Amino acid sequence: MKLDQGIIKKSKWMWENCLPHISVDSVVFGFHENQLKVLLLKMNVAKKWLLPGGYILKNESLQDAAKRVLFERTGAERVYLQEFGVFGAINRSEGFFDGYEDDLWYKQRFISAGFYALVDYTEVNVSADEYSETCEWRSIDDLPELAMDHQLIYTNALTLLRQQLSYKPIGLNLLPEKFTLPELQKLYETILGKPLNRGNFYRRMMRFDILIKQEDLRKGGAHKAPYLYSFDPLKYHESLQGLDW
Amino acid sequence: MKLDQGIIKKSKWMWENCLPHISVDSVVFGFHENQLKVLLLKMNVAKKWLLPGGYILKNESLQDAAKRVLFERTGAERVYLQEFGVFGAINRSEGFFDGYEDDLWYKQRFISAGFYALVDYTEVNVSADEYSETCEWRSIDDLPELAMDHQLIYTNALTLLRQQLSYKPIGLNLLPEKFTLPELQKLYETILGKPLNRGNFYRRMMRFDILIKQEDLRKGGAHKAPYLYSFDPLKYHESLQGLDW
DNA sequence: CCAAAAGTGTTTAGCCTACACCCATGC
DNA sequence: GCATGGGTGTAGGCTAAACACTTTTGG
Repeated sequence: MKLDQGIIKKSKWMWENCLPHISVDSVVFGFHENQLKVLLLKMNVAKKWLLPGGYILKNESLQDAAKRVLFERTGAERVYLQEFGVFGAINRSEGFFDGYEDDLWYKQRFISAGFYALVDYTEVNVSADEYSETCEWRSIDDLPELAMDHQLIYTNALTLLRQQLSYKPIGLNLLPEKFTLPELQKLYETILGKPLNRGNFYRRMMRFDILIKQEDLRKGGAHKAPYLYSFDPLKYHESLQGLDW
Repeated sequence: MKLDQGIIKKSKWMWENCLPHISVDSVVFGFHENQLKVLLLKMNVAKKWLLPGGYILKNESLQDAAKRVLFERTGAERVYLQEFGVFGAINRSEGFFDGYEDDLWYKQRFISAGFYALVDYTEVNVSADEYSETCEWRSIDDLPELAMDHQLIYTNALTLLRQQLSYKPIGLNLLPEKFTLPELQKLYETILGKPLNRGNFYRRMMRFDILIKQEDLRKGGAHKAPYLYSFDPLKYHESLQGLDW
């Protein structure tokens, strides 16, 4: 393996500015063309797929670190971000960066906090960094194999997302500002992986009482133009608070 | 404040053997005399109450660290242990150990993984360590104020315990090997803080299908001797698996 | 007119609660 | 006999699922 001088230089910066042994990995969900997507990186050194992640600055909270890392990667600020588990097995990152010196930042043992994030696909401009040849959205129906324990992290995040769907409102961060009810229903169906009854779905959303019907319609379709809705941010967040902690 | 040479010596050992910046804090629940109890320490330096916690050895997984710390403190091995959240605010431990040098292990910034534990009260022998003047069970109805963010950690753990009670079997690790149905019901009532209907409780437990009726009875009471039960470990753990991750 | 969207009504099944009744048993 | 424990029956209420019917409307 050819050693990358850029990595070695960056390594020094990391040791000075970040907390050692702790990392953050995020499972970033987006919704586009009726598919649930996850943001993935392909490392240019190891040629393996990974979740986007990063490290914690010495004067930065864990939550802020997750937010910053996500912003650096996507430019998105209007995100839902929640910590959902710590991954602390000893051999998590075994075998990576084998050719490098032992004092390379990335060769440390890391304990990683897993975050799951919901972002508006249309608001995101993905950008690879110097270690990754690509950063791209992948449909969850067509995921490549993930390296290290990232497969596990991803699975846990998806499970949690599906669980939360049944008792929390989901959507504010996954959809553009205005959307139609059929679009919202498609989102739910995609996440759950099964069709939902339209009438019941309509009533359920109305019961949440978090939607505001807009004046305008989504024109241009072949048939009746559906109403546009937006979320009522206040009621939406109330609804998020009330349920669990 | 008088500086403690023992702490300074121990600090050196910590730097050599533990992962910096990462800690583990456990909310340890026990059940005794119809009260739900939590294990607390009172620090002899700061005279403040804290949850029992510890650090991660360099060649130890996070989960193992939590298990070890708990064992060192209680001697209990038959425990239920689950990570439930990371606490990573910047000023979590502000003000502690103010009189000491900045390179004191304990003065670092720590990001802490919160574990909640269920243990059999009768199996536990609590032991204070060199930093705590007492280590004792406190009823959750009579908790002292906890220092740092330990109040928050405790509250989150209790909330989770109450939630899990409704869809997971709870009890294997909180009760002695053999117990009666009224005792199990009391445990549930204590955790939830409200009385439950006996007949419905009976049916619910039977529906879980995780109890084994013993031959013998709990003799000695004033009235009819109740049956003793034990958990079927296989079915108990199946039941734990199936539901969420 | 057709197909999608919007809104509402109804039936059914399942579940949890509350309550009540039975029997057994130790003192 | 009386208080506790063990076990079962049942009526009411709530919710979710399934299905159906109506009206509106863009092209």
